[in-house]
Amino acid sequence: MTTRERLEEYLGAVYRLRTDPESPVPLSLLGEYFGFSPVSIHEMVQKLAQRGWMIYQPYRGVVLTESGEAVALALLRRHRLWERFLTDVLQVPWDEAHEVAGKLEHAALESVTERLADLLGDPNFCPHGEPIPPSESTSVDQPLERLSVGASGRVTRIGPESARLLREVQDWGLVPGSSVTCLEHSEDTMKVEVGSAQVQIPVESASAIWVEIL
Amino acid sequence: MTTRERLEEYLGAVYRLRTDPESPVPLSLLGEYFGFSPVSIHEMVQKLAQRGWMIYQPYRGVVLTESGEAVALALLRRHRLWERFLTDVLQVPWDEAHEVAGKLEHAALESVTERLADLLGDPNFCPHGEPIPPSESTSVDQPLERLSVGASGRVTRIGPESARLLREVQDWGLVPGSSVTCLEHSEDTMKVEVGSAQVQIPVESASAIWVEIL
DNA sequence: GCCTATTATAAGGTGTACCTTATAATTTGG
DNA sequence: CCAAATTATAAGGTACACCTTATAATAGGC
Repeated sequence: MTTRERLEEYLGAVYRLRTDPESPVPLSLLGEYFGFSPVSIHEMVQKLAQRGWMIYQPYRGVVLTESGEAVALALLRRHRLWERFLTDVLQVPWDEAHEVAGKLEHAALESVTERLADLLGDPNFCPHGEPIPPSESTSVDQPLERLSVGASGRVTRIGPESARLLREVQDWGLVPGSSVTCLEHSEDTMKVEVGSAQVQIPVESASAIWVEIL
Repeated sequence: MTTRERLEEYLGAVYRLRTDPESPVPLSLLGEYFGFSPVSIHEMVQKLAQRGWMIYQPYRGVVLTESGEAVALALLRRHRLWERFLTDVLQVPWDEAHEVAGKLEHAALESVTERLADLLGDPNFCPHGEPIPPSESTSVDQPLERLSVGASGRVTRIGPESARLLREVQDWGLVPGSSVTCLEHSEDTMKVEVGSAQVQIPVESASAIWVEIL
């Protein structure tokens, strides 16, 4: 699993484990879910919180932020769409479908998944009757990091801020309001076009630059 | 990417890069293909060779063994079937289809892919006209490691041998001719049923125990 | 309010696939 | 056949997500 996939899995887990969106999910629950040690869970939760996808309340647990929620919903949508495809079209048995969907959900981009939704007639429920979240076309801003190759966005804000990051953002011309297009996207870096310039920026920075996807 | 996926990628690369099955593919070519350093390629090739999937001829390159070939062909089949699905059914553009198929090919088990082949009417060519290898139902033996959960096989041979491994194989009752069923399969270990006994064996060992898949 | 159980955090370790730098072996071209 | 280019190998490093062990902080029950 790649780093991004792991992070997404954590968001998905929080989504599944929580009883209501307000009350925090204890880290111990996450530990049980994944079968990982408390220390590992703690480490990962720190990273997730740092990226602005969840808020960590010590001794309480974690709650998803608005954008963390959006990521989790998109993941869930992909998962359940693949589940439906596997059971309805390929006639793969239930349990196997769930397992395979767990891998497919990470493999296909948003655009592919939406075509899949079309094919399936935009279903509202997965094979087990659980709802499929709607496509997040009306969603709020997202980290620049999540821009897929060829996609464009408009910078909305920088956060969490750091002196270094704000300096970088100036240099790159990625100030709020500016438009940006993703040219390349690798594990830890992405090349984007800002105006007529091309800049290479680390994914770490890109996760703190928020864009409205156009 | 998981370890297994990486190994498969290397097999696929050798398959794609070679001009004919006999002449070795130079490591430098593999380095170019992946964009990795010669040292890294060398390391990985050693692992692949150790697992019996390719033969490494110093200063010449690598050639696939029979079982390495089988793995590469299966991978290629999965890749091209997904490509067809993406272009034919979901109407994803060519180049994007290739990219996405590169991820899907690792996500779906053999059984799912064969259902996909059914759906597509068992196509013989991928969207670019390249042939889709037939399903390897008539293939030779494979490492026990490749047995998916629930699948059974008959042990054909042990190789490459080591004193330790042969001792282990005796203990486990995994001598040639015996039947084995995969119960669980994690990253580095698998639980199998041999006769009425259940044993936990490291994947490293399972990669040197060859089975005919039943 | 204190004791216990839970939770947090610090410190250090593992395996994997990559990296660089440096040196040694082999092949190949003139 | 020898020098130059290629290829191999040794040594050590990085990032990542996990681990264990040990200690510190907090919460909750009595």
